[in-house]
Amino acid sequence: MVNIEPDMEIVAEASDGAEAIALFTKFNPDVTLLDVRMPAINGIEVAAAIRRQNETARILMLSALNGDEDIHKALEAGAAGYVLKNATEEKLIPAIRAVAAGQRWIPQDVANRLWSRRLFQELTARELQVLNKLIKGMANKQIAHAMNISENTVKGFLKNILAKLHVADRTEAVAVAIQRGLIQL
Amino acid sequence: MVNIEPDMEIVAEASDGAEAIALFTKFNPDVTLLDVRMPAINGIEVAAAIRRQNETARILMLSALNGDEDIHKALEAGAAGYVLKNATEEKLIPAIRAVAAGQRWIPQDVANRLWSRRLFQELTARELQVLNKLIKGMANKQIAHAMNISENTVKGFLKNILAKLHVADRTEAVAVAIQRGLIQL
DNA sequence: AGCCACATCCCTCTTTCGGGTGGGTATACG
DNA sequence: CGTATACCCACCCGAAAGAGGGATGTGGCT
Repeated sequence: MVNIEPDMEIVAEASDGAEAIALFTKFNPDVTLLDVRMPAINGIEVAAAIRRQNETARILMLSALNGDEDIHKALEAGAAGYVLKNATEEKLIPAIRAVAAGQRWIPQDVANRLWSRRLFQELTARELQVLNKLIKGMANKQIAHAMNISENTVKGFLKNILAKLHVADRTEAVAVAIQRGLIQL
Repeated sequence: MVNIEPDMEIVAEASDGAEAIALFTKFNPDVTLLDVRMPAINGIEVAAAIRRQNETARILMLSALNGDEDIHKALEAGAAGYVLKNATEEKLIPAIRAVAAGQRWIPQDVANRLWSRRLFQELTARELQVLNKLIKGMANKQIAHAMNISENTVKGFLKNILAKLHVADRTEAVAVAIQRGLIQL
């Protein structure tokens, strides 16, 4: 698809994160196309690693997921653009061009997702751990046991989670967390 | 991608379900490639409609989701094969060939998903409705009000849901339902 | 006609949830 | 040094959830 364009050329392809970083170092391409979800090292970490190596690297993120968490993390890691995988080729090529020209490329739908994020606060590490137990259907008592803390503490974290996600109960918290990409199924 | 193959040719492309059915009728292609998730009429209904028209139609389903519900529904609707969208082109072409030859094409990972399904019972229409309220974080009382039934009845349905999904509580039910593609977010 | 799945409702009982309010430590930032 | 934040714990309380039991009516299939 890309090679068809007269002014574009694929210089390398990687099948996992480590390879992507290595190939970037070797070829130093004008634009790096990364998939967010990859085995072992995910696209976000790869993007961060590449940017550490080269501050001016132009990275375009590609993802099937549209949860705001991934989008935010990708942009924070230094990606210049973010395109959803359901986009047709017509939408990908201009995105590559824009990123190559040093511009940002954030489609409207992606921008909307990001905007909806402004209301939310970040969850702390412990809160995320609790959230991950929540989606397994674990009761507070079980979570307390699994994390080696008291049930009261679990309740404390849960209260914070409910407040930060703006939801009424644990069930809704799980639904929202999955939708936003806060946790992986 | 397909047109590159010497023995393949794209005879038509549709951007929604209704168009897909119309174009199938017009061109009667050897193989029909369908995306499960489409606006208005989804791929599964399209597949069923096409098979009603032509019992021998060869349909290959393409989907980004790997929940067992979609897979099962697609195959039941008469699709001969099911390929996940994260598959590379190397995997798509042989799938098309297999389906064109009248064979079934179900990749290992898809087959695994289907196999894991054997343990579960189908949810009834009412149970699915309750499940859809559940993921919104609604309490039993609210669900009862929304469905115009008593809270006891809601509890009855909920009990069935928990049993059929093999989960301990409503929170886990939501997580499992989302994972399996039983409900759309 | 008999059976079965489904939907609907009722009751009791125990556990769990989630809100409220209080306190303690450690660490990091200015 | 004060302040903020994350982390940890405690007690109380009312509401909700979920497990247990059972009951009724309807419609479809045989």
